[in-house]
Amino acid sequence: MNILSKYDAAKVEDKWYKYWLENGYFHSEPDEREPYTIVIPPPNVTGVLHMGHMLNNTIQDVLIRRARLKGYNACWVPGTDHASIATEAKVVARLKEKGIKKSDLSREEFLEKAWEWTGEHGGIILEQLKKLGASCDWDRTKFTMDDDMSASVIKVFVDLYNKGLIYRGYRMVNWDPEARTTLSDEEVIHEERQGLLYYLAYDIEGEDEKVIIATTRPETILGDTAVCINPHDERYAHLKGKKAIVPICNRVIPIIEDEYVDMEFGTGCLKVTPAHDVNDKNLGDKHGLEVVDIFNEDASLNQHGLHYEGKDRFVVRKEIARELEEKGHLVKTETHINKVGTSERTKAVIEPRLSDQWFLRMEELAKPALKAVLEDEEIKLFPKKFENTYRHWMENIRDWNISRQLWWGQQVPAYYYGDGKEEFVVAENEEEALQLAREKSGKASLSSSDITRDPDVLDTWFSSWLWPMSVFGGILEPENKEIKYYYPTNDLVTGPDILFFWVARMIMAGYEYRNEKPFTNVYLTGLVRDSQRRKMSKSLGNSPDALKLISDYGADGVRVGLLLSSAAGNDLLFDEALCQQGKGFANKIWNAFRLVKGWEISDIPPAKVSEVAVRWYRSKLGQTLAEIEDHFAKYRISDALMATYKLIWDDFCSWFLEMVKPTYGMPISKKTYGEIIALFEENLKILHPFMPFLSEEIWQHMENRNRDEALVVATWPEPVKPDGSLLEGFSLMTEVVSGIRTVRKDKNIPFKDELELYTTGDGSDFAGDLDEVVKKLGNISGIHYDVEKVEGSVSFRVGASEYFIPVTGSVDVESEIRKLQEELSYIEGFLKSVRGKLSNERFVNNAPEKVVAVEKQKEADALAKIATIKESLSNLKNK
RNA sequence: GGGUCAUUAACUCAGUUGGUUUAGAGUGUCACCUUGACAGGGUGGAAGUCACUGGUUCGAGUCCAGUAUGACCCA
Repeated sequence: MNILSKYDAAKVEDKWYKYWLENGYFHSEPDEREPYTIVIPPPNVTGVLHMGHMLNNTIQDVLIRRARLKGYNACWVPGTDHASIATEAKVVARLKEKGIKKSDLSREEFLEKAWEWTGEHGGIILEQLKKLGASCDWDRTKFTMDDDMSASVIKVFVDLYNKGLIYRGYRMVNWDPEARTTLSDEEVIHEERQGLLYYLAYDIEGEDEKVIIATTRPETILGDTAVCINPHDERYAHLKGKKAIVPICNRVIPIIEDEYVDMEFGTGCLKVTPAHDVNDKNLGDKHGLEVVDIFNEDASLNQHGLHYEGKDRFVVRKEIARELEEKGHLVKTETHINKVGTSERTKAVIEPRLSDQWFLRMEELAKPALKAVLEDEEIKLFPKKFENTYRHWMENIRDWNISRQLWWGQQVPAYYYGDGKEEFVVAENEEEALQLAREKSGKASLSSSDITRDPDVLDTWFSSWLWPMSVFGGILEPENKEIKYYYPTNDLVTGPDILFFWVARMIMAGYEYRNEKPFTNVYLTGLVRDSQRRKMSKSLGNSPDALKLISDYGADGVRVGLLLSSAAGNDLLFDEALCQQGKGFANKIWNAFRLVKGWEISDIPPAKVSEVAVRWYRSKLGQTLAEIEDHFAKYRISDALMATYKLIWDDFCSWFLEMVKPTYGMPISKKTYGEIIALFEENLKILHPFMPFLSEEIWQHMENRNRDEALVVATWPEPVKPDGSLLEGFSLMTEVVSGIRTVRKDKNIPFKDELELYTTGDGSDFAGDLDEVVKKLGNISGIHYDVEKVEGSVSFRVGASEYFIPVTGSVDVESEIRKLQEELSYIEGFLKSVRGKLSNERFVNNAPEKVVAVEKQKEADALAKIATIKESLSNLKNK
């Protein structure tokens, strides 16, 4: 067989993915095995794969593939969400290009366009996940706007309304003037912006005096309905009970007093605009102020804006500042940095706005969710540090604004039969609504034309908070066998940025609807940043093209690259060099396979070296497997990968294969060969979750396998109890081999020249046949034990023994002495620190016996070592 | 403004209830190697006042307090 010396990922990846799909390895049905379930955090249906998705889904795939190998009934449910605002914004933009305004279309026509868009772009991201190797059960793919998913949402809305948890309220909400919808608090991003602080003079009614207020938003003065001072502020005491006059519109407004006013900020005198600021709204409610809303829904000014009517708020800010200056009301301006709320989706500056919205009461829902994470630990967050953030949010939770002034999404199932505030009903469909409306209104004559459905849709998160249940039909049919089998799911992998948006709400929904947690472990990944620590974003253009990375480094290479430095919850500084490392690793393993595959097999007895090598590697594998198990249990995925990396590269390739490698041109024992292949197979199983394609490719090359024997459905290695003394002896042995290599290097002795090795040891440091390994890897012709010293040799120490290698020609006495002296001073320093402890009475009296014993042992070892070094030194100096 | 978390080698990070050689890994770096699986390789080296200042302790990278810097969350 001719195997290429370079591993070509592109050639094999599509082939194996297709094979896995054809054989349905990823599909899961309930059976008698224990389930292991993950639901994907649904990406935006029209989105494309970015680095965050790659990281996130690689981790999920690692977990699910490992579970599959461990014999669980592994089920990873994929899907997408409808991303209400983002998708609607894209559809609106696309219509605009064609010269069509949203308002020109009926709701039905618009939705048709939105579905068209979804059809064109939907699922692209899922295809990209396949390139990454994601082993999702594609037969279960879900979309939050699927009929059954929407029905679940509506059912839950009606249920929560009937329980009194959903209510309609006239509140200050975050208004996105670009998308013309409200946003939840979590969708508002606060950014620091440089702005101006305007100092404005308001006349006092009936006085010559003026009062100066400071504001960042001069355009809102037209909505002012009071001026507020702090009752303890003596500077303004004389203004109490008087009235001020708003410039330009000349509205006469009261001067009120409230301790809310910060005397230090600005002039200590505040203008109050209840329609456009949440704090001002509170003040307004408290003091019974008038509310004057000056904005249209696109944040242009309405009739209260007088001659500014129809102009945008930011245009008006400039123009009104000029007018105020001309009229002598602008005292001065100062530069000022303030936090501005912006829309996560459209980036537009948020306008606080009063309107009728639907809200979900959170207080009761939050209680079991708080308890599950912080008290009962039924749900664990990895890393744990996020529990503080979780607690803070859950304890200060506010009602959730769930309505959006959009069309793309589930329409609020509320029906109005009159203009009164309470003249509506909530029902799953129109017939029921009509029935309820007749009852509630007492008008039996009401017909379907008398009721109107609320035009708003529900927040996308109001769909996705049900995700772990609704994907299994758990809302519509709570007793179906799928939900009973797969729920609660095992792990959830997501970013900390949606801990509240999504994770916390899923927990609430889980307890509300199943009285059970939705998942046990939540793994929070870090954000992917570039090497300068900037977030990856489209606008910066610093996000690499995911598919190009896969084609450059192979999916396996990219997976390894992403995982190598992504400890849970720590941001990942993405560097393509890491993918290169992954690709290099793939190539290394590939070549290890080429080596083994190239050997001629013969029915000869195994070499002694090979026998000890096999015994050692079995132990090493057992030891490393336990470490890997521990890392996975703690969700330390990158550590688990690094342990695997070192096992294969260092232990398997650098040590094991070098030990068993037959002399050039010679055959290998059939028995040994079989053992090597078996161990190689164990490596591949451990490797498979991280590098599924490469591992399957080699696995299938090893022998002809039938469908049931694919690596993807193989069995995870049995834990082997490691032989501790063998591992310990081996580790001493490697130091000896290293010592020999160093001597060769220092003395320029080529590897092909055989050397003799002498030692003061008696050969008990590494028992068994490890001395055979020293001979092979050091090219040593013979080892001589129990010698005292050897003239004309170079020496090194391992443990308590000294080793000598006679060298022809002159030994550089000076440099030998220098080296020994360096070694000596290190050990003497060490001894000093140990003795420092031992001579401290309080240490000896207070420290545990065990610790003291260890220190005494250290002292003894150091003393023995010092003695041998000193002896060597005196030998050298006597020359 | 309030809160949370971080700060260990040039870079990215471990360091698991305070004691296991005067701190480890990967990458990078330096020197050498035209080796028969792999130069995407091999061998060997150098590199750290564990942010700073105090404190607790027989003993602190690890615990406590403060300072500085940074990140994130909330208002």
